[in-house]
Amino acid sequence: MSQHDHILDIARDGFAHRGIAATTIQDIADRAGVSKASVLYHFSTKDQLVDAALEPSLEALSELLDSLADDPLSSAESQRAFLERFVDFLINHRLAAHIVVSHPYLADESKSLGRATVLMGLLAERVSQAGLGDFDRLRFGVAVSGATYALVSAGQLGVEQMSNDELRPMLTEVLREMTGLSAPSEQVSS
Amino acid sequence: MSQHDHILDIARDGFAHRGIAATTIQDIADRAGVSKASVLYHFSTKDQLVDAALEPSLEALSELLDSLADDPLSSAESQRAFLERFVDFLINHRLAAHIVVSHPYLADESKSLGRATVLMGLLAERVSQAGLGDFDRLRFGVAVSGATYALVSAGQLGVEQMSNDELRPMLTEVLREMTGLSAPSEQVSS
DNA sequence: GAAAAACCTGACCATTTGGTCAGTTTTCTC
DNA sequence: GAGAAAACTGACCAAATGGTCAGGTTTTTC
Repeated sequence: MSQHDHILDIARDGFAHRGIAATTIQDIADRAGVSKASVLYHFSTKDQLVDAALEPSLEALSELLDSLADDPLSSAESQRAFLERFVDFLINHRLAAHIVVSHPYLADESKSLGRATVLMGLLAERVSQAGLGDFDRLRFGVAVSGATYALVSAGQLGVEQMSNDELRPMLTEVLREMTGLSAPSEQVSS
Repeated sequence: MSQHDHILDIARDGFAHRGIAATTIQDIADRAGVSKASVLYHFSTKDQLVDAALEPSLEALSELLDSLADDPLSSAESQRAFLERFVDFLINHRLAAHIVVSHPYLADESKSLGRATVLMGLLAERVSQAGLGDFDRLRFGVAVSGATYALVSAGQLGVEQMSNDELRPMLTEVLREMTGLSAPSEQVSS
């Protein structure tokens, strides 16, 4: 792996587990075994480091949204397919997802966090097909924040890290319940 | 309200919404309309400010735990009663609860956050009566983190702040589902 | 109304923060 | 192996951080 990506990984991990403010460039440099100036050679500011850490995940989320553009999620089958993709997204992009969820107050100070907030809003809208109301958005927020917390901080709960295959069914079930979508191989609700 | 408590309220709000690291003593002083030195007169260090902000909530949580000591939560009625008390705790102590949940990495650097982590662990143990396994602890963590997020950051989701009376039934339902407890006036599960 | 206690503050301090820069080393390219 | 590009670094900087302190004001107590 390139040094560039190595630094990025360490930064992302810090931002997710300790928060952006508490993760200093010096911390990242120390953990990566390079100087602070070297980190700033690859990423000219801390903001840009945050942007770079989130970028691939925002791209993936954006694609997920695009593929949903002309799908009203009205059939149980399309709901099932979407839920599967969304769970995969959360599992594969857990750190970025948690960074976004846990830093809502930075939405209008950071380019990428702002974009992330917009994307999450759009996604929540799509998911709450019928209602579109406050309650649905809220419920979606709870589900996603709880899920990213579980994915990132399981170790802090005195729980060993679970494998992706153990996590997937649990996540799917949680999101199914909380979003009102149909689960894979479950009956169609409503 | 005393200046002491006024500062405490502002600090708690900052810690919950922006995180402990991103909430500086200067910030708190500005919002309270006093000097930084004045904040440090009331609370000699930032750590002590965190402790003071969490203390009443830890006390309440501790009491909740004590009252649970010799109740195995085996009857639907006692589960119902516990859930009601716990939901009230989350609603009344939402900011402190969110501070605890969102700063797990400070558990062994802060007296009060350490104590909070222990208390939450004990509570999770009690709630996962049967299982006691990793999965139950994890599930409990998801439910609580999702709930505190909803209580604190509803505004960030593009949702107007809900009243306690609107929140209570939703929270109760979420926690009931995710902890396997019986809800008030619901059928007994298992 | 005097003494004591509580409260508040500006000036100051050491350390850490994000960031710059000139210069060195390493790696790639032909 | 020369030259260029990329990677890296220590020294440095201004600003912000948590915290101290000596002295001033307000409030309480008798």
